[in-house]
Amino acid sequence: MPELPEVETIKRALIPVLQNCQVNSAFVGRENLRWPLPKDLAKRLTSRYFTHLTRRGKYILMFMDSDEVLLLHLGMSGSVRIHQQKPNLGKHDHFMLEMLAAKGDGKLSYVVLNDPRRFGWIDLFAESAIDSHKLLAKMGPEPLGNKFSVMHLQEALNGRSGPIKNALLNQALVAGIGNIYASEILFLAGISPRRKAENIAGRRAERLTAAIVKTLRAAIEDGGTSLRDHVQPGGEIGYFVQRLAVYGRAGKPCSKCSSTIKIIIQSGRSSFYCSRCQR
DNA sequence: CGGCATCCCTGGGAGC
DNA sequence: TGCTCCCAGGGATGCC
Repeated sequence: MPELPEVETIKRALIPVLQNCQVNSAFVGRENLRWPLPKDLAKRLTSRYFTHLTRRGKYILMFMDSDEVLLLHLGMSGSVRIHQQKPNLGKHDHFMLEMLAAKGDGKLSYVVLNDPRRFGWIDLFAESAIDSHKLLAKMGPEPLGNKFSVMHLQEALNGRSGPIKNALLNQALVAGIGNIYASEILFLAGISPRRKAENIAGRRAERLTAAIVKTLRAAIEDGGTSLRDHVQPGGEIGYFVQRLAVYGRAGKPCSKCSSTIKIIIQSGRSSFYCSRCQR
């Protein structure tokens, strides 16, 4: 489910509940999600404080006063909910933090991770190991960070004979883009998802760079895209779903030229596009 | 090295 | 209503 804008939305919602707050208790519902959960996870979290939260691609990093980092990836179906009262946990609620409010008034709130398909994962590791972390080390630049530029993108696409759609999904080239936003970005840039990545240069590369930034920013503003699973941690839906120009709109008219939106399968994943507006 | 198929898992919707 | 089939927002892995 969650791509960069959804993960950013979730991170922002978690900050008031976690940052500078102490873990009163932690609940771990199962031994593993995609991979085994860290050993003694609940024990290592209990009584600790979160110092700050960041996002990297589709990961949320929660830094702790123990100089460890709690890493969360939501996979396809993961979601996070915040409750003010102790919730009854459902079948797919695998992890919960019971947090003490920063104010010191003893008020508790609850952060619950739900993940039916269990493609998500959690890790807890020393902050000093962050740069060598297996899952983070290979990741490309943040598209909303200041290291991201036309020049970088051009370089990343250089020598790639596969379609641009696949390249956008490759987290080693640019971090955080998933299947929804890849289609939306290419529509905004006027580039066909089938175009060879290495054939994107000049004006097209400029348009693509701008489209990546613009699409992701707009989606964050709207709280992400709610299709099936995604809700913001407070339960609100993400309104970017109303702005989707091509994703999920096969057979419907293109908003720019009225020709019919097409769907094709690339490396086993759907791509939506307008063959008239995108070349 | 790049590109592609396969696999992990459950639930929702379409079609019969 | 119930069954089967297909599809889903991710990404590691292994093969060519």
